[in-house]
Amino acid sequence: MDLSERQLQILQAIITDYVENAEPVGSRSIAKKYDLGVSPATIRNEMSDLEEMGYLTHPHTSAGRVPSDKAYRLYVNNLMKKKNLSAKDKRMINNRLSASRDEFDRTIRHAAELLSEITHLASFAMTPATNEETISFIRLLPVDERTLILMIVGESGNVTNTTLRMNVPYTQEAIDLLSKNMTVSYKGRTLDDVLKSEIIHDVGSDIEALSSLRTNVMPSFLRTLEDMLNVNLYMEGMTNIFNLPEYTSIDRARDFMELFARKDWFTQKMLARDNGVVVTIGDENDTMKDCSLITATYHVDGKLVGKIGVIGPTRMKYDEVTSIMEYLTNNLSESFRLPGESGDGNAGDGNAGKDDAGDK
Amino acid sequence: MDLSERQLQILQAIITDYVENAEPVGSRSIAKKYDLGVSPATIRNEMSDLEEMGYLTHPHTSAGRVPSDKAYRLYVNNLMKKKNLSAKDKRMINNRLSASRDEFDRTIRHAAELLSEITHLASFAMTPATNEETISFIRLLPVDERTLILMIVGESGNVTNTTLRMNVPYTQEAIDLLSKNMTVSYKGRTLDDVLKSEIIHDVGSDIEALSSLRTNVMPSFLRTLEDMLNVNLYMEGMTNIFNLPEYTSIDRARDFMELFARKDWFTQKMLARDNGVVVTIGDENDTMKDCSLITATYHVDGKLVGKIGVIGPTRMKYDEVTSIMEYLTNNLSESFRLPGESGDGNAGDGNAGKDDAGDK
DNA sequence: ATTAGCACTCTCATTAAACGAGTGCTAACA
DNA sequence: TGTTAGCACTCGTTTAATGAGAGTGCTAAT
Repeated sequence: MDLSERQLQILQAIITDYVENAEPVGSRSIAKKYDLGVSPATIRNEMSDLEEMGYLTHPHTSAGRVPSDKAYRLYVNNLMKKKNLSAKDKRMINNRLSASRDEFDRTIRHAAELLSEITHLASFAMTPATNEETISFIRLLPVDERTLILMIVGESGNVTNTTLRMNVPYTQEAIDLLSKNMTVSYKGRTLDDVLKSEIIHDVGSDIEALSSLRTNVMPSFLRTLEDMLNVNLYMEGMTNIFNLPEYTSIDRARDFMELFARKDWFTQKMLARDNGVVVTIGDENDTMKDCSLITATYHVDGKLVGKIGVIGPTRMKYDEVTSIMEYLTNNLSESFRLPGESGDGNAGDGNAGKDDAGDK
Repeated sequence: MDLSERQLQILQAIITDYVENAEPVGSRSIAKKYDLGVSPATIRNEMSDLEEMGYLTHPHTSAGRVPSDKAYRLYVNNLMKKKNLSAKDKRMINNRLSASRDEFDRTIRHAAELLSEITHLASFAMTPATNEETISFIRLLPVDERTLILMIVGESGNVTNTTLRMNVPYTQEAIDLLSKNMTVSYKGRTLDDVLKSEIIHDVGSDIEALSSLRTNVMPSFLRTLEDMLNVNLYMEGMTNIFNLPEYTSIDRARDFMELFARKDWFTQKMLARDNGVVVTIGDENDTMKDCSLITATYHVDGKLVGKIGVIGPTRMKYDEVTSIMEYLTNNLSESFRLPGESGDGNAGDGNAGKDDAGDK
């Protein structure tokens, strides 16, 4: 039950027109604007068939046709062609990203900004998931007689720290020893692994002071590990959607905004998506069934994987958006590539990127 | 030109009614609901006078009266009485805050959540400004042969770090020396002070390796200081406003949401406000002229000052909201008080300041 | 000074009519 | 047999008119 060449042309025309104007498109305007060499009547017949096959819908009898999710899916899979970015957009992306190349999180945020500025849609970008991150070392640093800093450093330069206040004073020797001790225990293990394993039992009955210190530190250690696992999520251009005709109803707009108020939930959803450029359209989403969602992944040192994405109505310029995202993720991955060829990299909460000092 | 007792009663009644129902209130309903012992006609006369004095406005000839900003101001300054929180709200606040007492940023976020949940308005909370924070020490830690971590620790346990990648290898001696060196230079000085001072010149011509290392590190040091100055801003309940009748127009809603999209700008605005509970109503704000804004401050160790706030329409339960905020900030300040003389109970619980690495 | 009474104003909801875009069908045509 | 012109029909949208309702502002009586 394949579509004829002409049907594809008509479908494409309808999609193009509808994406542009957000209004049901009629046979007459198709015939006029797109030079298909057939009359409106013929187009009407084809449209009727396309509707029967589920590619078009009809808001009401005397309205034009609107593409269905199925039509967009066909378009994305088979019809659309890769777009070249305008020189202006390319320049903008290059400039903005290179300006902050050495500050990892800022670069990610800039990526989100760029995405929403260029697409005029809502966008997000998240730092890489660190499940696979392995611990490099653990360090305790004294602040004052009761306060110390717990610091966990990952192999890729990820750092997370917590300031903790002890209820009894500690000695420099004790914290040095505990630092070493913990580093030996956990070095090379992934965060996930450490978090899941039973930690309590390995409280060796070493020196008395050390054991008490360890008891104080352990809960914070676990929480700090959890912190380290959290990805940062940057959202931009949420208010762009107010300019779209599909969100002039306050209810739709509210629903949309509420999605993003639930940051943790949203983060989990996005992390669960496949790598690469992924498009989900309307009903294909389990929430946001009237939206389309496009995500793409960038790499850090070829290892860690972070996501960027765009959310908008199903009526969306899929060709442009996917092309932009592809360009952007390539650029990001390039930025985050290790300068040399050495194995490990640099990512996460701290700043990262290529040689920091090198580019002033 | 003082208001008579009766005029005050009527004004209060109008405010109460309008805040409740969001509809212009007429003389008849005032006479009915509030037992003032006078007829609608009398009330009408008084209303007319109140309008002339600028306390009421008239959407159109045949509509009831609406309180003006001036009326709300009078109400806030003279009329309203402190409200007692419900036991339920108190319990909620106590529970939620104590659950995370040892994680500073999370507590702040919880405060924002509580505020929006209880008031059903948009709220925010921000970590204390650290302009006055003084540097305790600076530390460089090795990750691998090209990567190291720069860490700045404030006297109050504030920590910020940056991962930096060097373009030439460093030696352990060099980074130890530089750490000490920098600590000596900057210890005890405020972040602001250090940032403003000319730093470059004090690159001593010490050992060759050290000088080169320092050259590499300095730019990151400054950026890290800037990071450290940034306050974290948590916003909650932005979508609550969609439920209010004043924001059923998409344009109003958009304007509202756009305010909060500009986080940096918003943060600056809020930091500039006075300490204590501050209410600004409608026109008293230079932006958001149709909103009221209530901010309050909490203390950390009696020193640092952070802000929380609520944003909503001028039609707002000022008495309740200010009471809630007072309760909440007292509770927060209490939470963040130094343990002082009593070591607190639980092992490991006792983190007073905690700071995520990464920018803002 | 207060109040009852009443005309007047303005908004909002309802209804009806005219409009127009676009379809679906039929019959003619190449 | 596929294509096209023609035309009746449908249905949402716009415009205008109407009436109800709420509330004021004024006047005159108390």
